[in-house]
Amino acid sequence: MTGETILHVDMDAFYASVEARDDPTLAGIPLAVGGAGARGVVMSASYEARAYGVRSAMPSVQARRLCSELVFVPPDFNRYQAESKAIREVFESFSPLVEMISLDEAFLDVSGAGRLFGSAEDIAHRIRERIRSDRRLNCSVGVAPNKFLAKLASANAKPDGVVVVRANGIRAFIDPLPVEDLWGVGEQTATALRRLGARTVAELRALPRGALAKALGQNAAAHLMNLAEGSDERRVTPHEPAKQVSAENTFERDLDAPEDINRELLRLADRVAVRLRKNLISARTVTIKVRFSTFKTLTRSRTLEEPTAVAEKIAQVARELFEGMRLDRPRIRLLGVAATGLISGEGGEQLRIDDRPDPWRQAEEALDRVRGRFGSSSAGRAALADRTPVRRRPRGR
DNA sequence: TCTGGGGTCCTCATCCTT
DNA sequence: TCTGAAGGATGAGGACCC
Repeated sequence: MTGETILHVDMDAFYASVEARDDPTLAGIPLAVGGAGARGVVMSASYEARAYGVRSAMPSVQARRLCSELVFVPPDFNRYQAESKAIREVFESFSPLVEMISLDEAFLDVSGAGRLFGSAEDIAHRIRERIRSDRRLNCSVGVAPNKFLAKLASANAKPDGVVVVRANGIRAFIDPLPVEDLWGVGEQTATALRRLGARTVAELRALPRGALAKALGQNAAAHLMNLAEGSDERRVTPHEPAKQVSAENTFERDLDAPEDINRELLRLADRVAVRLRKNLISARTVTIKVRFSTFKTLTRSRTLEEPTAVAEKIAQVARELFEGMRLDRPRIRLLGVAATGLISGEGGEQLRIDDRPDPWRQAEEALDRVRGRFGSSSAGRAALADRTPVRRRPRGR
C-alpha cells in the first residue's frame, strides 16, 4: 500500500460516551464529566451538552450557566483506562504499529495491512464498525499520508465519520484552515501569528521565514513551516515509555496551614510512588508545583543521589523543596508532585549500604499488596487518615 | 470569566567538567 | 596554574496537548 497509510482514530466525547453507555439514564442528555465544584472544569461533554456551547476545559460554573439541566458525573479514570486498553486491542487486530497518544486517540500505520484488510480507507471503516459493535462507542478516523494530516482529517470527520486526505489534495485541505488547527499552535502562538498577519495556513506559509523565526524562534518557525507545507516526518512509534509520573490536586479551599500542606504533599507523593512501583520504575528527580490563589505557579525540583520509588522519601524531598521556598503565609490553590528522570527497575534504596532493606520500602510494598488484593481504599497511611480532612474537590455529582 | 489533571517538549540560565 | 570555550546536566518556567 502506498500514499495515505496513516490513520488517526479519535473517540467521540470519550469519557462522556463511556458514562452514557454504562448508565442508560445518562444517554441522550446533556452530560459533562468533570468536577462539579466551584473550581471544577468540564473534561468531556456529550454532544447534547455541546449543543448548548459546553466544551471541554470550560469551568463547570460557566458550563452550568450555559445549560441549567447539565448533569455532572465525576471522572473514573480506571474505567476509561480499561476501555482504552480494549480499544487498543481492536486497533492492534488491524496493525501492529499502533501509537496511543492519549486514552482516546491513536495513530495507526497500516502500510503493511493492505493485503489482509484492503485500502486504508477500508480499514478506517472496519475499525469504526468494530468499535461500534464490540465497544458500543463511536469514533472518527482521519486517513492521510502523515500523522499531522491524519489528525487534522479526523478532526474534520467528527462526529462519527471518516475523512481521507489524498496526496494530491493536501494544499486544498489545509490552506483554508485557521493557524490554531496546527499542532503546537495555542493561544500565545496564534496571537503572535495574527500580529504577523497570518490567520490561515496559506497565509502562514506566505510569511517571510526571517520574520517568523524572529517572532517564534528558529525551531518553532521551522516546525510550523513544515506543517504549513503539509509535511511531517514523524513515524508511528508504539510503546514509548513515560518520562514523567505526576499527581496534583486543586483544593476546594486554599491551604495555608503547614500541617495541611505537609499532609497533602505526602498524599501526592504516595500516589506517585504507588504508580512508580506498579510500573517497576524509580525516579531520580522530584519536582513540586505550587499554585497560589492568584494563579501564579512556581516549581522547584531536586535530583537525588539514588533513584527512589518510596513515597516517604519523595514526600520528604517535596517538603524540603517547599520549605526552601520560604513563603510567608501562602494561600495555596494547588499542589503537585512529579517524578522525572525515570529509570526501569526499582533500584536505589531497595538495599542500603549495610544491605538491610529499607523499612519504608517494605512497609509501602506491604501496603501495595493489601491494596492489590482488597482495593485501593482498603488500606492507607496513618498520617493520611482523615482526622481533620482538607476539603478536596468533591468527587460526587 | 475562570481557569483540572496528566503529560510532553522547548528555552533559557547557571553550574560544572573537560 | 590560570583562563576561556564548549558542552552536558540541572533547574525553572512556559506553551501546548488531550
